[in-house]
Amino acid sequence: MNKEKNFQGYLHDKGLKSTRQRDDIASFFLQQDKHFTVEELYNEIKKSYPQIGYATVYRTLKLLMEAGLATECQFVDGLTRFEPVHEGEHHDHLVCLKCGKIIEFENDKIEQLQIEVARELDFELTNHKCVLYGYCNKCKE
Amino acid sequence: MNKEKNFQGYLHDKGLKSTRQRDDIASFFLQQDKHFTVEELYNEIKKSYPQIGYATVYRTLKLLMEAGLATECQFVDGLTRFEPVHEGEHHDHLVCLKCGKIIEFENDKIEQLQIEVARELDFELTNHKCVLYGYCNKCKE
DNA sequence: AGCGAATTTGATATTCATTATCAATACGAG
DNA sequence: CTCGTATTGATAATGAATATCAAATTCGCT
Repeated sequence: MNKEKNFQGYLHDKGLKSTRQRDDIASFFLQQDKHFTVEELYNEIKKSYPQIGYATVYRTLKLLMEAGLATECQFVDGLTRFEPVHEGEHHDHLVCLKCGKIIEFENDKIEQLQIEVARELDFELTNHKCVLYGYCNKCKE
Repeated sequence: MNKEKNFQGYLHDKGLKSTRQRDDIASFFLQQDKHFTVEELYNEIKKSYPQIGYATVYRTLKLLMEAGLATECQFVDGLTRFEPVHEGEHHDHLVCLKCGKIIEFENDKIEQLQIEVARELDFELTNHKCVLYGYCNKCKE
């Protein structure tokens, strides 16, 4: 698992320690392919490490973000969701306002245009978030 | 002011009342051309109506959203910002991660591509948000 | 113009996600 | 193995947003 190695490397470089809790959270989270609320992740980790505390989940997610291995998204409910970053890939989201379903999509042309916009406005772009809201095929009745 | 009329119309259609507070908030807010946090708006309204309460500002913003005259944006700090919707126009945001500056931009090609993406995935699109993060010309050193 | 039912206001309490605190514990360099 | 330091987890604290409720305001109606 390359990404887990990255995380270990990040910890080491920063003089931080590798712990059972961090390793469990990272190895589970980084293998996933979807978003998690903190609560969802907490419940998953509890299965392999029942003593885990909420604070540790929050803290580890923050570390994963700093290491560039996780991103944060805010959709329609107030909840913050986290998802693992998969190398070289970037996707955006389509959110159904009725059923809450979240679909991912990738569009290189949009990515490219965003880079151009940033260059025109003299910004050094680091990342972006693009969310489309609407009604999915089932909910648009 | 067309939009203020729209707001009056919205209130009336819903059987809601027009009040000094709502009118003050709407007429100030809808004439602006930038985002406001609730606190910023509260402080502005206080100038013309010192007795205004926070709850009323929250409630009126919610009404303006329902009426389609305001949108909500979440950038980098945890704060929710609101901005007036100007007819026919849509813009997205570029946020400097260092100084927090927020620049607006408009790009029809991106808009167009988003519509296509939604159509391909069989979504009925209502709106979208696109935020680019990076460093502005001053902060990229 | 004024009445009265119904809505609105604003002060305050409450909720809920996230962060801070801190004593006890675990890590890992030497 | 030891010891200094980082980490954990239970809990308290924070802060934005919402709910509550008595008092005030609005507006259709006479």
